[in-house]
Amino acid sequence: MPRTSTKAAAPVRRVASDYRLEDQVGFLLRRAYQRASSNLVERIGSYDLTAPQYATLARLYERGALSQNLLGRLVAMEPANIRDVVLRLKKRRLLATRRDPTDKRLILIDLTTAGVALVEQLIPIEIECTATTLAPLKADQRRLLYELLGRLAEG
Amino acid sequence: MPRTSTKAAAPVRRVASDYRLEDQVGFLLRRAYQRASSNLVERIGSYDLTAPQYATLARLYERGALSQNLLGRLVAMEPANIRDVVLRLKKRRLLATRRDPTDKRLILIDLTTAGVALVEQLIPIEIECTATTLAPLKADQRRLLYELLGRLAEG
DNA sequence: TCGATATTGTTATGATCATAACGATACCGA
DNA sequence: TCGGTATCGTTATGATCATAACAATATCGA
Repeated sequence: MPRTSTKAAAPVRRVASDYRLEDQVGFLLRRAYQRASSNLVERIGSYDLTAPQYATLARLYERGALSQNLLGRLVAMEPANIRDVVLRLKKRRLLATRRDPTDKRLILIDLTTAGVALVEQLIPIEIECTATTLAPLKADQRRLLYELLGRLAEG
Repeated sequence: MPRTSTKAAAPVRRVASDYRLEDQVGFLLRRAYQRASSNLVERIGSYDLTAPQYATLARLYERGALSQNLLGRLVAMEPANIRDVVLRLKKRRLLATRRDPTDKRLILIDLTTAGVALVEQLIPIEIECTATTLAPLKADQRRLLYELLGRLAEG
C-alpha cells in the first residue's frame, strides 16, 4: 500500500507496474550531484569558482599542460563547454594558453603561478567538502559507492 | 606507486596527500549523471524531451495537479527553473495551468490529455533506460546504490 | 604524393541550473 | 484588525550543458 495522497485536486493516476520517479537512477544521481555541488560552492564560492571550474584547475594541477580538447575530456566537458570555462579562467589569469608548435590545431593550456597557488589553497577545502557530502555514509559504504559510481560512469 | 605520466609538456605537480580528482564524489556523481542523462535522451530524444522535462511530466502523472512551486520541489528544481520548463511544456500543450481560486498566489498545473498519453508512452521507455544505465551492476549492487544515493541526496 | 578521413577548436542555438532582488498575496500573532 | 513575516511567482544575470555545422590542420592509405 504505497504513498497516500493528501488532498490532490485531481485523482492520482496509475500505470500498470506502479511507477515511481524515485526509482529512476538518473533522478537520484541528479539530486545527489546537486547536493555535492552545493556543498562545494558553499565552501569555495567565496573564491568565485564553480565546481566545473575547480575541476578544470585541479586537472591542470595534476597533469600539467594539456591541450584544450584533452583537458575537456579529462574533466568530462564537451569542446564547446571547456572552451567557455577556459576563457573565464584565462580572463582571471588563473591559466595561460599558447599554440602547440608541432600541431597548429592545438591550444596548450597550463596554470599560471596564481593558478597553482589557488589550487593548492583549494585542494584541502575540497577534500573537506567531499567528507561533508559523504558524512551520511560509513567508511565501507563510501568505498562501495565509489566502486558503483565508477562502473556506472564507465558504462 | 600511482599513475605514470606519459609525455607531459610540464612536470606533474604534487600536493602533500597526493590528491586525485577521481576521489571527489562530486566529480563521480556528475559523470554518472551525464551517463544516465544521455541514456535517457538517446531514447526519448525523438520526442523532443529532456530529462528534466520528462521528470516534470512524470511527477504530474503520479500526483495529479500541483502548484508550480510544489512541482518544482518535487522534481528538485528552483522556482526560476521550473517556471521555464513549465512554459515550454505548456507551449506544446502537454500541460495546462490555471489560477488557484482559494490562493491567488498559486498556479495549478496539470497534464493535458495529450500529456497523459505521452507519459504513458514514455514510462516503459524510461524503465528500460534505467535498466540500461544500471546494466554494469548486479541486482544487489543496484539496491545498494539506491540506498546510498538516497542517503546522500537527503543529507 | 595526394586525396579521403579524422581531429581540433569555433560558432550558434536552445535548455538547464543557481542566485538575488522584487511585487503580490497569505498568514499569524499582538 | 493590523502589521510583520512567510510564501509564491517573476525577472535578471551569469554559468553550465549538449548538439550540430563549420574551417583549419593532421594523418593515413592508395
